Amino acid sequence: MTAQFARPLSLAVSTVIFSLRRGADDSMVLSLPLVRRIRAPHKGVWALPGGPLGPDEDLAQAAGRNLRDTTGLEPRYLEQLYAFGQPDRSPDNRVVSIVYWALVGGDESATNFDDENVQWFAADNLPPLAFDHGLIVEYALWRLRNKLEYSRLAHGFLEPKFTLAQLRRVYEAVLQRRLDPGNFRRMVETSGQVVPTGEHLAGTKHRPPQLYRFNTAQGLIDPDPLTVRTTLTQPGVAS
Amino acid sequence: MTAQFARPLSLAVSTVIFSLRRGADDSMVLSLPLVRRIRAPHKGVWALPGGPLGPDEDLAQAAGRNLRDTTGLEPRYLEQLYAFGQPDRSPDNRVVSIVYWALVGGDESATNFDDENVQWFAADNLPPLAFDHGLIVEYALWRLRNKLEYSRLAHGFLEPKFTLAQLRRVYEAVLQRRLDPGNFRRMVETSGQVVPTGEHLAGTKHRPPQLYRFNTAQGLIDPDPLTVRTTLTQPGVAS
DNA sequence: GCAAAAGTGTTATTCTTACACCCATGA
DNA sequence: TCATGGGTGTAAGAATAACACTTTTGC
Repeated sequence: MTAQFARPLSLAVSTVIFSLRRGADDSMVLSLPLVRRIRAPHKGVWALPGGPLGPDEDLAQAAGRNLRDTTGLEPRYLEQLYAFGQPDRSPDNRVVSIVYWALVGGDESATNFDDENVQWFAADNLPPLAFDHGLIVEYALWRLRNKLEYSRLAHGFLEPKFTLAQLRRVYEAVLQRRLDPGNFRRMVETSGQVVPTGEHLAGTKHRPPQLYRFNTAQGLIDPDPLTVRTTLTQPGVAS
Repeated sequence: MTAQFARPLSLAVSTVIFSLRRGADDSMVLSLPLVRRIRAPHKGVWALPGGPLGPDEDLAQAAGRNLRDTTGLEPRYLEQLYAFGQPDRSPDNRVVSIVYWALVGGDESATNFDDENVQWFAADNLPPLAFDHGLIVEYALWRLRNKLEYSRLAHGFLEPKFTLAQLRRVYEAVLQRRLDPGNFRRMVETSGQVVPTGEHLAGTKHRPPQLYRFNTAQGLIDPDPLTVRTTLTQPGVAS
């Protein structure tokens, strides 16, 4: 069962990290951090953060650790995306990459990185990427948009307390289309995934909006069997 | 980047294979083939078919090859399920398994296997499984049921020409609930995924039903970016 | 004719969507 | 008072679901 060949096979874990960052005109921009490769192949080209799997590490742990190490950020959500294993995806070695995707809060991603080889990019304006990472990001974006619509994934982008307009802007930035405020309010209220706190946000130059929080009592709607297990064993991650 | 540890890491590719087999009372039973392990660990226990990744093999190719080798069956559909990598999922070595799931036609699965260590089991009545394969099958079942509802996955179970009642029975067997024949007909007709051939099935002791075929002109509804690529490069698999 | 499944029609209900309009605040 | 977004109401249209009914065959 052990894989041993002339061409050595290595296993890597990479992560597509998403955040909503404040744009020039105060809009929200879906962004992700990339690292510049400092060695061949594809030296100098931007790529997804990634690294090897530790000897006693779970795959998700490896993704989380690598995320923290290279970006200094803490994931609010972490989910496996796909395993990529085309024989020719790396020119030299045979590399199978198990790719995760993650969400981090907008505040944590506000500052830039110390390392000039790590940088934020807008999701709709990426540089050319190394290996098959362009396809990987494309797939991660598709998954993010799909999953947002039938799960309460958006809390990964927000603070514990938020207004419904903030939540709506998360949806609009990710899905890249305007949503009717009234209908959005009803949609999210009837879903039961959100609870009003009674508090109101002051200081706006209009009617003070109510603050909401996510309903921790209610789980996901129709969670898959893997999510059920992981949330029971390690709450907080992979909700 | 190469993973080299005291405890050797091996990469395996396994597959959950689904088929609809004829049950005792002529009903359709969702079934899957399992192989009995002939060595430790878990010697004698039933497990998913699987094996190592070949040096120049794509992950999906490895899954398909292994499927043909151990069961003699040809996959009609093949999709990656998940990568499992818990450090303790195998008692001895560290094994990361990239698991695929597949559909094979009911006719191909009609006969039993020559090898007594390969056997069909009903999906809702499985024996205890080795490693974490029980969880894997549970997840594969969840994916199959979910995906059936928004894709034309059912053709993996059927012949090129079929009646709408046969198609409905596929749905009923997989989803494990009765569907209204009239509503089902309209649902599937308006979806445009199916085309009437004009031919009729004779020999029934009631009104002869029309034969349909799947609409090859129309692609999947909202296919993910990976599926788009694979269907363009190798049509037939992973539709 | 009778049974059985094919195939069609009809209606109630729920979900979605568009959009009008009132409310509460700062300037 | 006005501008601005918060928040509510409403009604048309689409999708869903339950079920009655007609059609065409074999026996």
